[in-house]
Amino acid sequence: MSAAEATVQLSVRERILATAQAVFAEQGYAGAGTRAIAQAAGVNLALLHYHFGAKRDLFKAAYQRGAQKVTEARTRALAEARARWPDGDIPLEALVHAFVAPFMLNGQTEEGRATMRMHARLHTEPGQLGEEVLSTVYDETTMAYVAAFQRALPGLNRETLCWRLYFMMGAYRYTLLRTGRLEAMSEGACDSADLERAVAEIVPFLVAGLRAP
Amino acid sequence: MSAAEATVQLSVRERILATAQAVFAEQGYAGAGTRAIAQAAGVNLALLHYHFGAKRDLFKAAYQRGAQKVTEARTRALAEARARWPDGDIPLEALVHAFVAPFMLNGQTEEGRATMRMHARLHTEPGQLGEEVLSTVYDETTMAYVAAFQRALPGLNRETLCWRLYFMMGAYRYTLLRTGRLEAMSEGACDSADLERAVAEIVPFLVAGLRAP
DNA sequence: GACAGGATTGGTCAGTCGTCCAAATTGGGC
DNA sequence: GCCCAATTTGGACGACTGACCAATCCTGTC
Repeated sequence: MSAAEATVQLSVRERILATAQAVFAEQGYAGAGTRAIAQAAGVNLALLHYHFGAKRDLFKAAYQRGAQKVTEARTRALAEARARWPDGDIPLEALVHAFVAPFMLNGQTEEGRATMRMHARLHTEPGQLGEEVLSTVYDETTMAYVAAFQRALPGLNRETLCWRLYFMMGAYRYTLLRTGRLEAMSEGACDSADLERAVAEIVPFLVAGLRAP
Repeated sequence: MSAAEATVQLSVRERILATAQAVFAEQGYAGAGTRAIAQAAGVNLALLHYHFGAKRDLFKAAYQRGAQKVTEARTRALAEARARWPDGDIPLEALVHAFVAPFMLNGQTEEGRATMRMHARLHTEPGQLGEEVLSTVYDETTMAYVAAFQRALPGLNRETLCWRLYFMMGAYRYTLLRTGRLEAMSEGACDSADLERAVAEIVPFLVAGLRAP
């Protein structure tokens, strides 16, 4: 390998992480073997343990790698919305779009889909693996959004608001899983891979749902 | 074969199936071992393979056992709605309730929660395990509901309808996963285990979303 | 050119996995 | 009583698992 190639290519740590993310997303924690990850990354098995320790630590690192990107994009989107409406009264539609679009457009890349897949199944993984990682990554950003939604929907009591935001999260997360159910229901007329269309469809749906009497 | 023989045979098979359902729901396909299932069922390991063949087939059988109950309940709910509004014009709210409630209220029993857990994570299982089972169990009922929703929302074009039904499925499925996100968001004010409350909250949310301009 | 010190290697460990098999047990039909 | 088939058992197989170690390689520094 030439020096130029080496600088362009990802570092070994990054390559392992990216591969681990993809394999964990596809196979799950129990289903993914360290050997499979090592082979897919073109790396010796013992190198995984050298860089990341035990398998569960590699899993945590791989998950956080993807989750952090999404959280940052979402935080950025909220900041932009606040800059555009400095009085703090962000229109509901803009708020929903800021919350949903970073996630869904992130799903346009293979790595983004891997992040969603890991996220969707995280709480079913053994041990406290899910709890540990999930809360640390998302909570701050989510709470900021909850406050912003509460301001955009002043008439809604807080409990109902939380339930509806919960439903909202389910709606877009399920979409990103690409289960094939959409294609089956529409008899091929719709394509769940068309995430721009998905955003265009889901925003009015969620806005109306949040505003329900 | 006598009736007594049949009863004994069914009992063992059922005990294995019920246990397998619980263990698969908790650990996932890759995470659950055949030995763990056999031990939990108080049964010899080889007996699993004698009755159900490979692990893969046991998983299918265990899943379908629970899924069939839910599908039947959902089909029954649609039939009842049709009987109540014989002209075919079922109110949207009743239709949403008929679609969602059987699923969510089924989660009130331990076995029902196992079914929900397996169902929600089904497409994250390896191979086409999910695809195979899911389509065979749910498709007919789902298509009947699509037609009913189309009749209840005549102004909506079919593609947008399918997208919105897709979002609807995501919303209630995610709720049944019990990820702990609702509790975190509401700072403990809401309880995602309260499925009656969940139904009461989700129905107006979905009705408004489906009716969105 | 010798010297670190991190990075990387092949190889090995005990344990678990799913699957299979031959033998033992059971219980109804004759 | 015996027979036959379905059921149940303990045990074993090879493959694979995560983890680990000592040896080797590489890359800068003095």
